[in-house]
Amino acid sequence: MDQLPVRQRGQCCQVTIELPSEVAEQTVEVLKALADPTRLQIVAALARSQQPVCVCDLTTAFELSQPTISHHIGKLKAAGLVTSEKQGIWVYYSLRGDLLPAARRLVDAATADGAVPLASATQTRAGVGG
Amino acid sequence: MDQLPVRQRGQCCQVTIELPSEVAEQTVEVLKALADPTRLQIVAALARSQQPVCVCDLTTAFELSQPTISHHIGKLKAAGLVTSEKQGIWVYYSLRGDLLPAARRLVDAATADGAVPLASATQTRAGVGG
DNA sequence: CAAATACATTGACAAATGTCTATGGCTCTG
DNA sequence: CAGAGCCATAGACATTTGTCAATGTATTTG
Repeated sequence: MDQLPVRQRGQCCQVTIELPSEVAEQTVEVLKALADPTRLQIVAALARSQQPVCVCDLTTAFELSQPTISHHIGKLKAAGLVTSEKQGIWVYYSLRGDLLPAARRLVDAATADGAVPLASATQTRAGVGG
Repeated sequence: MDQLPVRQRGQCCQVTIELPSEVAEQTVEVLKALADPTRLQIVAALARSQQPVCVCDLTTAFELSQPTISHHIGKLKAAGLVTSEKQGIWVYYSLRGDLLPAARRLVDAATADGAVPLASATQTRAGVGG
């Protein structure tokens, strides 16, 4: 960190691209699915809940329109994070139990709550009330 | 998973929002920073590299214009994931060493390569060569 | 000071995204 | 079968995002 590389003007080093593009694409797919407050909360709720959850529950919880919730769940489903189970007029959603370890780790890391806030306490922010 | 909740028509259960909105916002900020192939590769490269990396290296590695790389790095910096160190005409970037555990876990999970691919081997895909 | 190099910033633009309203499909109840 | 409830889909629209060309700033070299 303190030892900076020695450089010459007009010449750059080689940086190796670490992740196979296929792996990167797949990872980005999951990250994008999680990178929305509503979807992150949905995933967190599904991860916590022992019982599957239907769309109407989420609609009331998030104060968003039903199509919007459906849209979000559709994205989570497309990313392979959730699975659905229809019963009568309800469709119950739950976190996929057969998530591959890499995806599972991402979900765990993204929904881990009590552990530690992301922002350090030293970074005081004014006006976060809503 | 097999025991679906009992419901009445016209009445929904309560789904508790798990994450404090502030935590969710912060997490989403990091997720969005990682949810781009180029930025994910940059972070992976920085995580692997012992030596700080300058913009020109990344520009040559990703075949993107220099302003685009600067733009991506700016996002990573805004998300608090990378830090910069200027020396002469070069600006060296590295992964922040003081990442909070939650952010660190996200970065680790997103850049973990060799471990396991996200897609199971059963999902064969045609035409991934590039 | 003038030229060259590395990086940041600005402005522009197409594509993707999040949201809503309106509508359609499916299932249960009378 | 008709109505009602739950969910998905389609279309519209404003915002965000990723990218580039052009330009500005800072630093080294001559």
